[in-house]
Amino acid sequence: MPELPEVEVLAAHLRPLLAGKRIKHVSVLRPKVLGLTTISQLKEQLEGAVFQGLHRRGKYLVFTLQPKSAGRPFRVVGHLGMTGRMFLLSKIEPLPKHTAVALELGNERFVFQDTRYFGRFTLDACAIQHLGPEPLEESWVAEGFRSALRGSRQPIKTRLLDQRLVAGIGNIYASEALFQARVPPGLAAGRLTRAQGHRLWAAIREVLGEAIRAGSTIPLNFSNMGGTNGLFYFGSGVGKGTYHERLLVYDRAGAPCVACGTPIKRIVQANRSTFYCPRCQGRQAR
DNA sequence: CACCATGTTCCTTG
DNA sequence: CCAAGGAACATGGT
Repeated sequence: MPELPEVEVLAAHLRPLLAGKRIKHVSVLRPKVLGLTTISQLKEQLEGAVFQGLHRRGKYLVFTLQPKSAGRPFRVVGHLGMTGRMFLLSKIEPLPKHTAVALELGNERFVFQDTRYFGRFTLDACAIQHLGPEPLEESWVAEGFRSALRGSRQPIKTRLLDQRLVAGIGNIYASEALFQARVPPGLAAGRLTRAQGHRLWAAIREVLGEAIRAGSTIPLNFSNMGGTNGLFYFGSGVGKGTYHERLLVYDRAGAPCVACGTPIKRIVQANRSTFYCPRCQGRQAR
């Protein structure tokens, strides 16, 4: 499941598995995920290239590769969309349903699978150019966050999903951070008090950081699950219990608030579900 | 059949 | 021009 923490854990998992491996062959089963890149461009660049590094930027994965015939390293940008997964499979296993791209690496193959095909695997790095600051970097300070909110009449929950404000927050952690900060999701972004703004800033770091720690402690085993690994795929798979139990408000409409027992409410903002505690995150809540 | 789903982008409206 | 809202994308689960 792909918000910042899940992408971070995936990057850490894949990095050592890919480092130093040479791509023998590229199969594109769904050209749509290449975005502006053509199949021949991808094959030309990747076939013969060697994986060097991998890092995360917002919800994007950035692969660094060494070209086949010398030259400067180049990058491939990946995004999991809503349902994307990336893992290594033994070459004898069949490609899973909805495989978008597969890279032959010798005995194994790297698979990008994406049921809904909203994800990306592309040479076009344009998307990451417009991202806002990384919430877990030291340079992301409360003052900067609060000033970026100034003047906005958009609900704060909706504002948090704008990747230019802060990179990496998605629909789940937006609700979680607002709950932790005790900020009403419908409050206009520019109208948060100084204290609310500061609490939200701190809650974002806390919630994302905690999710990374939780994800990092769970053993990842992608190779023997037939491509149905669901560790971070919300609502299914091995990690479901663990994952869902960590969420205090998301997808818990009607359940008692862990802090006060009031039933959690679900509302719709900008066409997406928001979950919150009407008491803890109410107007007069402190 | 209806509605819901972790994300991004495009189009329309005000 | 800008901000905000809604729909589209594609597939599957309930």
